[in-house]
Amino acid sequence: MLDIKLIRENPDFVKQQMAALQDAHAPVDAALALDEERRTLLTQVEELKARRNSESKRIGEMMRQGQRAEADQLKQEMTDVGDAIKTLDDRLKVVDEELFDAMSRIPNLPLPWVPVGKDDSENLVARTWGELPHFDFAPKPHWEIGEALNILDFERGVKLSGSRFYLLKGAGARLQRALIAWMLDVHTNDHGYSEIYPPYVVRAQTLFGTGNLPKFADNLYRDIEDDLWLIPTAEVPVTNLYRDEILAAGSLPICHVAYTPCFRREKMSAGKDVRGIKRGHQFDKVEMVKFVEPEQGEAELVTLVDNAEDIARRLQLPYRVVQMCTGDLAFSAAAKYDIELWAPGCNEWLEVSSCSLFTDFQARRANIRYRPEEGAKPRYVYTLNGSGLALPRVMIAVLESYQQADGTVRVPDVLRPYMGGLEVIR
RNA sequence: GGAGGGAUGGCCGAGCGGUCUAAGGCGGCUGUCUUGAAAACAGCUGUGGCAGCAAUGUCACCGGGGGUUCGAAUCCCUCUCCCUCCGCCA
Repeated sequence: MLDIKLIRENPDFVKQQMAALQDAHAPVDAALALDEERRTLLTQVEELKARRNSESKRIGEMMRQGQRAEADQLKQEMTDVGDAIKTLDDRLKVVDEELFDAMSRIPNLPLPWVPVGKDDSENLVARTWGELPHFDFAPKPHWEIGEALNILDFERGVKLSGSRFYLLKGAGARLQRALIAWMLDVHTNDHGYSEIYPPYVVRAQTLFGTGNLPKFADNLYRDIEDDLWLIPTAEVPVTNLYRDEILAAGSLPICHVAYTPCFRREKMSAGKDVRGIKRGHQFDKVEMVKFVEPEQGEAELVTLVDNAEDIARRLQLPYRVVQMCTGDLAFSAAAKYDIELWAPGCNEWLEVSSCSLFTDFQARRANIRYRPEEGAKPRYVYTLNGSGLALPRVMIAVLESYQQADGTVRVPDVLRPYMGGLEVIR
């Protein structure tokens, strides 16, 4: 959510930014009109309430002094005032809701240095790392490698749960578990994050805080009976940890890392990426979330991206960092970098992390504030998050990059201690 | 799942429709006294909206929402959460 004051004071600037974001539907003018009406109504209704407050006090005094007639007279007048207040309040409530709705549909503003572009074709590759591997045989896609090694089972996944579900077995399951434990250790030991184990099921209100509801309800799984929702990412519970709180002076930055499964219905992408484990309804992810002072936001984004890259570097997996242009920025992000691993079997770059700076956009919606100093007025924090990393696609990159001519897969050096010393999956 | 009891400011806690502008205490800040500190004494003490250059004014907030009333922390309805006991359970 943007600050309505910013829109009120710089409407043309905001509209120009919406154009850069390729968002033709952002209801900026509607928000301006509603804001105007809201303030007019507020002034009127508050005047009436001030009058009712003081006159009600007078009625109390009259009653005490036995001036029944005068009191009744004044009561009669106040009934009318009360009716007028009710009418204005009802209208104000509608306007408030409409304004909130309009504000909820206006995306975050990009930072000034974000490249302007119309869509993902104009994203910039900021840097690449590592050499693309050369094979003296035709590298296979991970689904062939996995099924041959009996570590991936698609058919039984479908039997149990339907399309887009699969099982990891034996060394495959252990490889994923090793990756999770190792990534968490790297982030907590070397990158300064503290680990969180959050609920995987949350209330609707929590999903509002991160903006997943109401707009993206179709992509969420839900238990109707208790109105609880399965999280689509750890970002949801972890960002909401401090919802409606004022963090004490000196407590920032707060850096959390959490491993969770993620659940997504993916109805909107039916038919896309059906092969392999690239896009399932259930997948695992290690997620980093930061709460920082506004002045530190951009520097923290740089380290966040580097923390995610570090995982790929330690796995010796070639990657590239892609900077989103304005036209491809996510709704809440002010700046965003994706990290993509090379998958030699699928012959494509796989997005394994998306690192975003949300400025105060999420904090405003989730009402997360902090005190710069003890006793100082609260300010909104800046939030950031990024995957560190998403498991299935790292699994793909590992299986495909470390495959050997005989169909076996070497275990990356850093994971061997987590695999009981196993060097080759055969 | 059953039965009961609760939710008030940073914390504890009073509050039986009108000086609630929320008592009192703790904590915190400022000042007096003191060489300094402690003690004592005095004053101050939350969040947000709107108007205003500002001083300031005004409204809202006693778990959330709705209602009754001229007037609600207080009465009514409803939801959420917490606690105690019973049942069930890894």
